[in-house]
Amino acid sequence: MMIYQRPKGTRDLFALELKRIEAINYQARQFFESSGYVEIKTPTFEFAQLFARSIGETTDIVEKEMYLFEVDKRQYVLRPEGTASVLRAFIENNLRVPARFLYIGPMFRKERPQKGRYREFLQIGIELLGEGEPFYDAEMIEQANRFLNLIGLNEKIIEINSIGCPECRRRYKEKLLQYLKPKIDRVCPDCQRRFQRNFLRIFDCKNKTCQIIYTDAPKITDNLCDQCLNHYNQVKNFLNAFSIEYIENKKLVRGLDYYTRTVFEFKHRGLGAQNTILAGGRYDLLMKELGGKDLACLGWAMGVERLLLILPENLPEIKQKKKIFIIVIGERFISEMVKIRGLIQQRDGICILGNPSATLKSQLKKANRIQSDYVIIFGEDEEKKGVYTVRNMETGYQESVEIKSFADYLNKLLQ
RNA sequence: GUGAGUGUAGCUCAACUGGCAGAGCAUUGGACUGUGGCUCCAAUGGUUGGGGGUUCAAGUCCCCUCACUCACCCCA
Repeated sequence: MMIYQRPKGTRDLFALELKRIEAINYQARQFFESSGYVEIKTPTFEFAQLFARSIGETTDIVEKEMYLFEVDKRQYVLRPEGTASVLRAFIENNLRVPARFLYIGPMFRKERPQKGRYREFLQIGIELLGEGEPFYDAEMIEQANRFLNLIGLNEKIIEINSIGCPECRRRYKEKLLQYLKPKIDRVCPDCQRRFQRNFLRIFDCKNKTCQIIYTDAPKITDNLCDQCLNHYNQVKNFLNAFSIEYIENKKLVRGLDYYTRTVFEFKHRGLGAQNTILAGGRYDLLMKELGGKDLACLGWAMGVERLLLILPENLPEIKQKKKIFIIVIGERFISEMVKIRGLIQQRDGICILGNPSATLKSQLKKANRIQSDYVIIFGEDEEKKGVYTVRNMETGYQESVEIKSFADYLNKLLQ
């Protein structure tokens, strides 16, 4: 029956939903620009190799979730995340540190859609390049927390962890292996696969028996090298200094390979299975990995759709414009109609024209159906008296306004 | 990629063990010729997602397929 339909996991956005997205984006710009971040717009597609290199060849994103396409024998991909592009742009344009970037835009991952998860989805993220001190880990989290409070999201759970550096992880992996060896038959097949590919992610498993086994397993957090441990402890101290309430989750890990040391997630109840609204961490090795200088960096991203699922429907920033319907009776009044419309549009009102050949009744009916706030009527009677008739469609109150004082009248009406 | 649930008019949903496809809302017209909403009357609207099978007979039972939703995987 339906010939054309949108691709799975994409959405058509209309009136209120678009307004809500715009409201969030606007707030993000205001807030983060006031904290020294500058907006950056990178392309929505990049060379595929950029993400393979940064996110990790063996991650699910790179292995099966990328929208790949080839043009002129070159491999491209619709970006699955924002960080790699920002670093690429920073390196390519030879910018200076420390640098703070804000990005806003769509990302693409070929996953099965679910509540709060789409194939084309919107992210707002910030990146702080060239700051390695633990103070900035805490500041990033504090910024995220304050922004979410600002847009009305007070109930949230902040979880943090440290996944150390490659050196910590190498030693820890051996220790974990010792513990798991005798039990490896009892964990689920997914976990056996995970252990081979990205062993930290076994802790993400939701299988009951797996979780019981992992509860007593050694944790990366308890096996950090001195520097990483010191860094982590300082992050926690600074978070306390910022009065941020957080939970240490020793099982918290990340799905992207480039993270080091601090990782964190902001979660919310009542979002269903996809309950993470914001996530990020430190990625001190990525800049060098992508061919830049050896600079410590950190950042996070939040999912706009997930935010909108839990925020109230009418965000305070959305102001409704007045909708005014113009009725003239007879085609000879079209020039008058155009004049009125110009006055309304100059004053930022919404103006919709009725069909001049139709009856007053049918035009009013249409004005009502599209939920006009006011109707302006001009016909023979008004022409004789030199007035416009203005009808309030909610109350039904109607008044005559002198044509020469109409502009002033509109100023008040649309203020 | 795996599993479960759902698909009937533009929308929200009915139709007992297989037996004439229905209601409310919306739309259009009229009651009502420069005054919308309310009320009343009437009309329009369907390949029951698509294909195949069983049956005298399928919206209903069986198989396949497509779409949506939720969950797994994974992630914002």
